[in-house]
Amino acid sequence: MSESEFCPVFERINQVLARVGDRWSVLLVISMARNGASRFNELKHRLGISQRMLSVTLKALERDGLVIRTHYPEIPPRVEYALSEMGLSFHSAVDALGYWAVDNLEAIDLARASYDKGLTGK
Amino acid sequence: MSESEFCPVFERINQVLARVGDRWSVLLVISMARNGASRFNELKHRLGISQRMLSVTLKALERDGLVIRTHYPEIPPRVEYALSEMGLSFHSAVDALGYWAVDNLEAIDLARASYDKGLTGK
DNA sequence: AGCCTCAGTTACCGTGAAGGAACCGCGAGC
DNA sequence: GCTCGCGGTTCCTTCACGGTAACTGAGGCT
Repeated sequence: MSESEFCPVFERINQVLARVGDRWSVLLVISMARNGASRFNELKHRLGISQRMLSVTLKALERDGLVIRTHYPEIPPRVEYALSEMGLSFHSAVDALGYWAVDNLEAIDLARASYDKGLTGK
Repeated sequence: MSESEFCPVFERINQVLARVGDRWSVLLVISMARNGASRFNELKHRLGISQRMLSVTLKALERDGLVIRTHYPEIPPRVEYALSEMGLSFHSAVDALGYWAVDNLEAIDLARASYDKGLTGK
């Protein structure tokens, strides 16, 4: 129904999150920021992402101006992906999330365990 | 296949994002951070989310220890959802993303438009 | 008695996104 | 001539996300 009309802020955040807020985009940006320009298969193996999703996600990120694709017409073909200016700024926002994730995974697991324990006798 | 074993950091980030990285969780956290403790229907109308998704998402967030559910055994029943300590810290990470989103939505649209223009004759 | 509110839960169903696998071109090497 | 590696694309299948709608339950209003 999308009656968030009366809350336009959420609508906008929603829009952007729908674009660059998915798991793979975030991971790709983090990965490229940490490892610099990367090749296709390098990313693929680093993240454990399927070719298809990698291809799709990279194209979307390139389209949105977050990554820059450089194709070297060599044999065998080599393609490098790097973060653009905007990609880097996105990374600074996203990195906080990455660190938070690493810092809090354990706490989340604990919270889950204790929550589930409280329901075992359900 | 998940061969990200040799990159455990990404695996962990991945895990956390898979848990709390979905659109509704993020929006709920932002909403609760801005409006404080909120009631069920309040959130529902604010975000334009269906009861089911709201219920499911809130339960997941509660399970992960990000929100605290307080049930007042009144008539009519009143339930308030508030961010926990961890929820607040998650919010600070996510908020950066939100601000980036608002700031860069336009730039993304521009990048998209020019990218698409370059392919029109495809 | 019947219906309303609030806060859900459950059943059902459609859509679309994610993954697997096969194929493509291109040259190198066996 | 066949196959391999790289960087994809295409097709197919599956499954989980998300929405609708109906039911619950305890009490209050009329």
